[in-house]
Amino acid sequence: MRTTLADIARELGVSKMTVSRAINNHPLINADTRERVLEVAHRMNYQPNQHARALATSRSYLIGIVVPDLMNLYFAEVTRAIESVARPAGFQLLICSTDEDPTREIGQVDALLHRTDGLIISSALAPTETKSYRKMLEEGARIVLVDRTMRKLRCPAVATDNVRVGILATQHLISLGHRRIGHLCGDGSSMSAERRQGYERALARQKLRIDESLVRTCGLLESEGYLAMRMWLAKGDVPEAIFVVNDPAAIGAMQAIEEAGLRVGKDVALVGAGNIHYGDMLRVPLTTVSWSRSEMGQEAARLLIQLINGKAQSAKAQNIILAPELIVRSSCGAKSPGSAGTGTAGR
Amino acid sequence: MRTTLADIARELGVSKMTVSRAINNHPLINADTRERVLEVAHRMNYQPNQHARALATSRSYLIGIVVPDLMNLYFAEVTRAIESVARPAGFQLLICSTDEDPTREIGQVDALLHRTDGLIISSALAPTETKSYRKMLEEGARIVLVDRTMRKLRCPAVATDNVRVGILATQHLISLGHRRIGHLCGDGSSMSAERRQGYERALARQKLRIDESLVRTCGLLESEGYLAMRMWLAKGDVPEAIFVVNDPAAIGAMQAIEEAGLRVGKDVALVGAGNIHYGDMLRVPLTTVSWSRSEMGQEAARLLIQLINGKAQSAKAQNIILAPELIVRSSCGAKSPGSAGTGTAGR
DNA sequence: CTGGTCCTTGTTACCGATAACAGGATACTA
DNA sequence: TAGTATCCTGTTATCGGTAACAAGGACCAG
Repeated sequence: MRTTLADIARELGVSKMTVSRAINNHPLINADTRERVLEVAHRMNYQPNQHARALATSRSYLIGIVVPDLMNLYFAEVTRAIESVARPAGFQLLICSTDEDPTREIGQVDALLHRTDGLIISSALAPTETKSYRKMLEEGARIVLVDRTMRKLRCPAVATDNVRVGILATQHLISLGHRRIGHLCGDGSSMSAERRQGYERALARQKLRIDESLVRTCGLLESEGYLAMRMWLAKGDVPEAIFVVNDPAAIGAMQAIEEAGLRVGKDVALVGAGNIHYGDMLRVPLTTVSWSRSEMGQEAARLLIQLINGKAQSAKAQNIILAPELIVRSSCGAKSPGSAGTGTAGR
Repeated sequence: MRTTLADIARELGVSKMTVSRAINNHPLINADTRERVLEVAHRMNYQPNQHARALATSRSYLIGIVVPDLMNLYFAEVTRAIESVARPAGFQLLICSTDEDPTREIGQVDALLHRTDGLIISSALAPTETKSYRKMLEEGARIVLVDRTMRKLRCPAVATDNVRVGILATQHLISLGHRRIGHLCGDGSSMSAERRQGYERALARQKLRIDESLVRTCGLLESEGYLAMRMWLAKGDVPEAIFVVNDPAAIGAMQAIEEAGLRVGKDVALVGAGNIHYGDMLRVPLTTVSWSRSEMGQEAARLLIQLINGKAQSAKAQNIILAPELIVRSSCGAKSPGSAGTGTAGR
């Protein structure tokens, strides 16, 4: 059986409470006593029982993370950034992937909420589906949204300016001389809607007609981008330039285009979003819109830890928007600025 | 405050125990009573307190996963496979990344061991460093090793035949006519050592001289492969063909080779191992050795769940070896079998 | 009518920690 | 020397469940 507080107490002839205080560095304890206790605890290889501690204090020192897709390196980066803040603060991570499935997401969140101190969620839900989250928040759930936010929800959040992401990508394609510009749109998430909004706004600014038939819904997974593009190619009438909602879907689309015998960047210009790892090393390096994943994860972790520690923040400080920037590579047909792409050396 | 068993019991005028039995589908309970309890539990939105349950039963229904690098999609795939088995069995995953740091690994494992029902570990430790794990196993820790095993440890494990991985890769380079074949070797893990052994064995079979100066240690991360290759290039005397211990390091090496103005597959032939996602979509598609990541994860999860449930297995069944196979793409200089690489359609 | 079995429910104690309060010892002050 | 402040330690109850045992009632056989 594992060593418990009681074992150490017996060994030393003191009370459990004294041992507990020594272990937790409580101020009300004699320095000598603490030394003695710690020495014995170490000798007996004492490891506190986290479940008992959690039960008594209702603090688990666990942070739950719910992401739509762990195979998307974008989220792997965000997760790693969260970890870099959470671990030094004494938290461990409970990670779940929903595979972009809203039903699974609700289930996961429900299960995690009660065994963690708080959640960081990148939601696959439609922005209208705020009901369940609203209820949880009312009941005191500690949640921070990351990457995909829900405007109607009063909840701390870290994201990029997705409208601007759409504008940057589309504007770039326009500036390259393209006029017939398509969009592979994501699912029902707010992020997808905003990027589409950016796409339309960029077209409108240049007085280009918005053609509904040039917008097709694909989803956010690589496989979905592949399928959507394949169908589009089969139907014909594929535009000369396409802004794809995110990098994985863009890479899927790339695949479909190449399989159809067309050349990405020549026959079809592509721009993605997210700047995922490997995007610069692909057969055709992917032009994309980028923002900091590490900042995103770190800020989210900080916000959540503040929430957990009960340090209230001004509402403004609880909504962090990261600025996006365009990264030009060759999938858009622009001349690539260097042979090796952008900003990849030394990684 | 959250609903507890006691709340429901009070509401219904029964004892906590009856409620507990109803919730857990205990056989010793009247069907009507159970219905009534469940109805009220549902109405009051009861969610059992996992910490209390874990404390009372010493079962947490958590599985800990320790991987060396979450940015390596190889481990993301393994993790997803573990999840596909663990979730239906009622377990949630606590995931940690060690970034190939042995000290961090020990710390993580120590912390996880006591808050989970068991661990699945892909260790960054040297195969000689079995002391701490041996001790944990003696104390009854439930551990399954995955991908990187430690032969001297009597512990269930799932891995591939790493000697054969090295043989397949090196043999292929030999069969392409190369005679001066180098090896970028991993760190001190058993996996690295075995792949190197395979490399040497393949050379020996063809009566090729084993030249120590053609073997350089790099590590297992992409950044390490990049650095090692850059240093090798700076020193000069880079061989015409190199087997790199794994795909991320190979991709890093690729990067360095291209930056030096050389062509991968023409000036330097590369073979990696692991068949990571995107390997087929790179500027120069990566020749590699592959085995099933999903099988690996699923088997590991099954073994661990059996351990947790106390179902002893024969020692033989507890050591699963997956067969590796060569996947030829163009980084080795062989003519690629098709324009789109191998087995990527429809993903 | 008594005693035993079966089925269901309740009682008590405990898992391993912590919070809140009580109390003993020592030292300092008036 | 009594009073009180300070510092440290112990006692008791509690967190929310579950295991083990006790016990009440219905039913049946002898």
